[in-house]
Amino acid sequence: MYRQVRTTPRKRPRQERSRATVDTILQACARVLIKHGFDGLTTNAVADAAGVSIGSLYQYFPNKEALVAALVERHIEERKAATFAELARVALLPIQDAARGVIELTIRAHQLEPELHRVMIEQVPRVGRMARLRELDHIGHQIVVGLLAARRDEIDVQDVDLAAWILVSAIEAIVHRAVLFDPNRLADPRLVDEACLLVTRYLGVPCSAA
Amino acid sequence: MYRQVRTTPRKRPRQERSRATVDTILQACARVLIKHGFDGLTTNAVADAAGVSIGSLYQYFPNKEALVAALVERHIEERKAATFAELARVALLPIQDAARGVIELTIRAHQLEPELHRVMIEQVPRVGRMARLRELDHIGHQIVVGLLAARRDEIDVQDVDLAAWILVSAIEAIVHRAVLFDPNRLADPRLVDEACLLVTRYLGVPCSAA
DNA sequence: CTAGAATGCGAGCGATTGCTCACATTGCCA
DNA sequence: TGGCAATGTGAGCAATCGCTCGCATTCTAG
Repeated sequence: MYRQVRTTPRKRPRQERSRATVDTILQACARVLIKHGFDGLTTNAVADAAGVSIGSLYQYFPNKEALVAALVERHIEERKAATFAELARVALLPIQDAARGVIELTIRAHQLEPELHRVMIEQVPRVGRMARLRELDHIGHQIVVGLLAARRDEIDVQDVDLAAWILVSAIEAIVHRAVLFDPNRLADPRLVDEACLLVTRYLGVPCSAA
Repeated sequence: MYRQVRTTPRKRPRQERSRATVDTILQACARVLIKHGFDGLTTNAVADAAGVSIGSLYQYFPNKEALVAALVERHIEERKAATFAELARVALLPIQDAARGVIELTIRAHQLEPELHRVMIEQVPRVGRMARLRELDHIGHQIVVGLLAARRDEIDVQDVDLAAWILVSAIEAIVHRAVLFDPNRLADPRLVDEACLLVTRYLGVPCSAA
């Protein structure tokens, strides 16, 4: 469907010097991406912004797609780590608190550099990283399945797998839309309350009518 | 942020002949878009596929963005009409049935030419039509507010506006993800059941535990 | 019938830009 | 200290592609 090109690194930096170069390039890439979008981003502009030569850039990234893909990949890894840590933390909390913890984490994750986040989300399909994003969702889904399964006696669900999928989809989307398109709604603390309510009522958690 | 160019039509077709040309061009544009994505789409390719000259294309579309924007606009209008019709239809049904109706409509809307739909969603921000899409969401949101407000006595919500926003976000996302990424989950009729359950339980509709 | 408007045509211009390559510099190790 | 590998440089090539413009064809109104 899309023209797919190699997006794996060309060569791995070995000395400290080159690792710094790669890092500088990626940071510059983020800045340029925010300012001009993927279309407005030129490899020459990134090299300029990073203060390195265009040749150096191509030492480590075989093409423009790979450059942006590296940025996306890094972002995915960061979110993955943060998400899993939080999911582990809330594993033993009461369901209400667990739900709130996950929701608030999701918000924080989205709020960190929202502009960069938005551009990257938009560009994910173009650099062939949609599969990686879905993988993230998939693992998150599995963990929620675990959380729910461990509390089957507290909740009222027929199919834990399906319920987890529904919840992950809904929460992700609510946070996503609030952060990207409705900042003022996000400022209202009742949004989180309502999202928690959605979760607890759907799960049939007893005292959730409060 | 992005380079924004004029995306309004260059001239309106007056004779039947040219209206057919415009239509042919848009159809070809859809085909090329599905096959090659926005990046792989060239105006020359669209003209070729449509069997018209590149010059004719530029008679009616000032640039590439406007061409794709016209397609997106048309798609938005179609969905708008269908959505409103359905929302009006279910306005008087019991809440469970109304929820199911809206969910099933959303699925049908997404399933119609899913490949084209996916590409257009991905390209919406790049042709400056994000605002139009959000407008669609906004109106949908308002209608759901109306639906909920008319049944305040049947449901248990504090803030109708907020509840409507939560529901629209969740349902849209669930359908979206199912259609685009999880076709096999979509094939399972329990998905719709669960989505309905999410709505009714969240709204505190009495006999929803069935 | 005819004039002028509407529509259709497509070679190719102009500008952009991804990327290469020949060469310079720096760091590591024996 | 010498030599090789790693790293850094940037002018400019090659290819793409959006778009124009001069002209041909078709339609319509009087």
